[in-house]
Amino acid sequence: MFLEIQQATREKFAKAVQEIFHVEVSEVALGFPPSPEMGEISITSCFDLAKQLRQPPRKLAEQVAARLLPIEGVERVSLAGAGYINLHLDRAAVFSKLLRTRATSPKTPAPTRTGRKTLVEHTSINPNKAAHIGHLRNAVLGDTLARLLRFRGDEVEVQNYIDNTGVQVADVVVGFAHLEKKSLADVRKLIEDSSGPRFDYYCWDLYARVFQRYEAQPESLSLRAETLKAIEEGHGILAEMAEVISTAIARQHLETMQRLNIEYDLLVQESEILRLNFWQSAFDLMRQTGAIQFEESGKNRGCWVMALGDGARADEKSEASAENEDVKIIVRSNGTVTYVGKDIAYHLWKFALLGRDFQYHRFYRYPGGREAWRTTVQGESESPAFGRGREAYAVIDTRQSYLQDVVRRAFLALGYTEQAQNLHHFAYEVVGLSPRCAEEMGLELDEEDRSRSYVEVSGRKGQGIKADDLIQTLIERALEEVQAREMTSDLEEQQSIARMIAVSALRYFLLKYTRRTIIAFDFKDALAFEGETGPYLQYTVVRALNILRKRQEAHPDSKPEQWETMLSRDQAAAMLASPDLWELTLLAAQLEAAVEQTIVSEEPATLAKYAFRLAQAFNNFYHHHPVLHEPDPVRQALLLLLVQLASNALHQALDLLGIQVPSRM
RNA sequence: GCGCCUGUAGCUCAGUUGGAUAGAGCGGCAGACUUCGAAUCUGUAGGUCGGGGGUUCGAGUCCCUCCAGGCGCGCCA
Repeated sequence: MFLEIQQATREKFAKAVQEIFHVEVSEVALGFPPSPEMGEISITSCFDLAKQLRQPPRKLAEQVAARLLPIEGVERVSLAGAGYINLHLDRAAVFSKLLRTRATSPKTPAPTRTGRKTLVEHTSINPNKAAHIGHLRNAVLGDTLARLLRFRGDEVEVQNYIDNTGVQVADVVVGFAHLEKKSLADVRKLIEDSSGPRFDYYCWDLYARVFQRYEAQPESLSLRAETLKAIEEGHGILAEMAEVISTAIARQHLETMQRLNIEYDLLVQESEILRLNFWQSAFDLMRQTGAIQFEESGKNRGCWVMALGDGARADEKSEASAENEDVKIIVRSNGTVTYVGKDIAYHLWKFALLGRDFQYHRFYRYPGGREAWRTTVQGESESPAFGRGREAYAVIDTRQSYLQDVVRRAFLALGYTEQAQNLHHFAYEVVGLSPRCAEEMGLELDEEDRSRSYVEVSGRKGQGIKADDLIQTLIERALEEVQAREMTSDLEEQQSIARMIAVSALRYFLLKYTRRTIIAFDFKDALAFEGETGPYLQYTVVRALNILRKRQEAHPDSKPEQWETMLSRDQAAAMLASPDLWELTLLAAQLEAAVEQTIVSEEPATLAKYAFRLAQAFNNFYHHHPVLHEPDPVRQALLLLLVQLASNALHQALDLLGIQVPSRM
């Protein structure tokens, strides 16, 4: 609702300026006045126009403001300061429009923008050991992004890249085959034996032991090289072992993420990128267009390299700068392709620019009915049409910004300018441990470490917090809280509520920080259920729904549709003049605007903050207005409708954050 | 050496892309439960937005410089 008014305002402003001054306005800058009494939307573009037209901004604002209305939902305009135009909304109109547009129960609408398919790649964990908190941040960010795009109307496909032929898998194979002298059958048994330790946890420790061996006996690194070669070539017992291990662990990662309400459409495996010769097509393209060059001499002799210069023509460069030209090796002198080369091929495939395609088979089935598919060489005949995106987001931590930029530059060098613009590196910072937390986990810190705001974890040393351990701890803590409140004696229901609360606490914790903020993980913060947390948001919706439920119980024949008919426009307007009632209405109306803002800024924390502000406004309202005890039936009707609007908006926002609402808490 | 990021209240962080009086949570202090269940709410204290210079009607936000910290720059993935 609010978003529509903003859009209409932009259009009317641009039109008015065009008619009066014959000037095109490309971007109309909107903001928010300091308080609702001064209006709900402000236009600041007159300051920019003033420069262009050499006239005082206030004078321009007067002329434009006179021509702005009518705008649906806007009652009047006012001028403020040196040249602000403020719009005052028609509160009763906004309220009643909102009642018609906001469905009674939150649902994600079906895709409406046909031909606009958006790919979201996230999670992409090496399939060689259990997932940790850093992986959770990636997955939660990516999943939330996918939900937001879907809400906007995009057709969204979620991909999870599985590097099943890489060095990290090879290291675990080295562990099983050489350190533990295990056979393939032994490994299979370890995977299938549910009475033993979890397989991904077992590999977590084994991986650390392999690195101890590498350090103690550097000559053992040759085992890694041999194993990696065997896996890449795809035959022999070591390759088979790698396949069995990576498949088992990929499946466990899907289970872990499922606990956090995260699902995937497709697992793209590096093995298929190799077996189906994706690189050959990418290589041909890049060679033909001159995006890569063969180095005849110098330190990179025998390699195919890509120039990373700023695009300046060769004849403009001095000899010295040509000498030190920044290049990235794409194909090594031994003919093998580097990591980034494979990534370029994968990304070309995402946009259907490669001229090759995968085959697929079903891999994992979710309770809701969705299926995750996996790439293969010989697949099932009736698989969905994967890939072929118009836009693609890749959720990858910020340390890989350089390599993601190489991929983007490769697109530009190939002439795919539009696709390069539609390629989004959704970069986020890592998750470390707070020094206190690190010491609790048994890490030894020196004085310097203790003074840092966070400590980096090392998978090679087996350090870090495993995702499922954290989830389990959260569920236990939540269960204590649930039981302390004695809301139900049914243990199964208690556990179900505790799970929802735990997931909510975790997801909100990972989403409330902006992407560029390094999260220093600490149990105290992550286990918090009060203040700016997921459980606070859930509790707010539960409170709202309790009011509606109790009302229903006391008046079984009273329907929400009747509430609206009890209320005249003037009565609604009079009551919405009250600042707290209006603030809540306004926030509820801003859901779509908050989503749009979140997508444009690529910052999920924006939506998290919006949800929190909405919850705060509702709790404030809750405290000041005892809805069920309201004696005036007309006033009560408005309050009830407001409870419904606010809880729907908040429920919807929580849905986008991947947070469920329990029936009680 | 080159490139990117960060520095805002005691702590952890927001700050709507240059707008009006810099906000929130936690922690501190003082209050509100026989209530639509307090996982809540109200009030209060707390700021040289790292330092300096600049751009302009206007700077936490843009530019320059310095200081402090982080990350990246491999024929690893």
